[in-house]
Amino acid sequence: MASVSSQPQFRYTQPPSKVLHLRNLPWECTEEELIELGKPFGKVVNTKCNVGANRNQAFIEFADLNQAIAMISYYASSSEPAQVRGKTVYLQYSNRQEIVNNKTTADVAGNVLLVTIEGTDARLVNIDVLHLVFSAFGFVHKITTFEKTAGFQALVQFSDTETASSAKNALDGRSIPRYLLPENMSPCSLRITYSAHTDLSVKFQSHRSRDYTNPYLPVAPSAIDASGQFGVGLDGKKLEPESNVLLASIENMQYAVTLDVLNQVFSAFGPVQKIAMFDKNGGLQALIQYSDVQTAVVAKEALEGHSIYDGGFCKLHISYSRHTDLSIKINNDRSRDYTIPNPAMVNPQPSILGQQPMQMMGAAVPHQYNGGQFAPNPEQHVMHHQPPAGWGASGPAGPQHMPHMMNNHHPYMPPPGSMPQMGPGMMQQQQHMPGQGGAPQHPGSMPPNRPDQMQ
DNA sequence: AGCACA
Repeated sequence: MASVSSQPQFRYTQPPSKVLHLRNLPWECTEEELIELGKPFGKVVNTKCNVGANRNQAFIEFADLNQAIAMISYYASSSEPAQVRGKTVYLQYSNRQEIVNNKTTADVAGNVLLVTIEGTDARLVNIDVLHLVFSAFGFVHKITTFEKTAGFQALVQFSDTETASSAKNALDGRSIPRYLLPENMSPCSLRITYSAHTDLSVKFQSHRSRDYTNPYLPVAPSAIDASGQFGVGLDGKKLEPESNVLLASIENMQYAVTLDVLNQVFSAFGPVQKIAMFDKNGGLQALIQYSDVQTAVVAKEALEGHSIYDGGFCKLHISYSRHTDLSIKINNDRSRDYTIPNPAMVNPQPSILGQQPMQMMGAAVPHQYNGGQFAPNPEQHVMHHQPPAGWGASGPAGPQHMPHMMNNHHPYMPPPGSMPQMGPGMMQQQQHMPGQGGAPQHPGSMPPNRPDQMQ
């Protein structure tokens, strides 16, 4: 009697099967490539790729056993090994007689990705980081995160299957770039499949779930403290209640910052209604009033931490004011109500205007406020719909997106001439990332995102 | 470089 109990896991000779087991495949291998590989020997009726922990194994099932034998026999005596994408592929008969294609939801493409974040510190990955990473491929509609037996997981919803696929292809198996994670965090890799979901239900904006299509969605009650005034941000930081009035303090004021300069900078995001400047704690502060909260939010997001002039001069720190309507008693060089037509100028533009740095002087803001540009959803305008070269795995057919990445600048930003360090400066940072421009399959390159959005 | 499936 042959031993039934101890079937060795691997044998030098497998009994023939219509199903062939392939290993050492590149992980990008597609079913099409498997079919190409088997076609010369017969009719491939089924395939399965991305098998195994490393996703580098596959199965090919032929219509007829003789076809499988032909393929094995050919490569057994061939001087040229079977290859996929230049990689030698090892073949043998499978120990199964047919491919069971559990075409699970994970295999059928959809617009929602199921992302498993792997690593000891996986659950420390901020939802904003995920947003940033996935935004590199298109507008992210919603993200939910949750804890499952598989670990820390997220569902990431894109507009369409194509965008989701490009993100999946580029990110699956890669690690979250280190610079997006706190320094002491261990690496986190992403495992991505498709979800059966098509539209996630997000009830609240919270540290666990976000709906980027709906800025009006309430912040989760759990994220609002007892005062009801301050929400808790995604990073756990306290948030001031949003306001249509911004409080800007200016540090490192190497150049005079005039009312007109502020007006110019802040008008790039929408009409400025009023500005009031004053000295506080030895520094200059200003209140800038917009007609609506949304515009103020966009302006704050775009400008916070940035400098008016190149070189870190006149760096802006912006918070929400408790004011909602400034009382401008008089129009002068420190306060202005732009809503009043033909204001009586008590002190028409002073001569200090002439001291403005060249950058600011030379740049008339070409697109001041383009009504619809900021509504309804600010997020989509900061998105870059092409993945950067480093993440892209689109293969030779796909266009290279590098130029796109280089010449876009933040749609919210005033033109580069007026705030030079804000557009180009960020791009430079991206260029310095390791892995950029390397082989597409290497992780670690930078999504076209703004690092300063992270916190 | 060695057999999958939520």
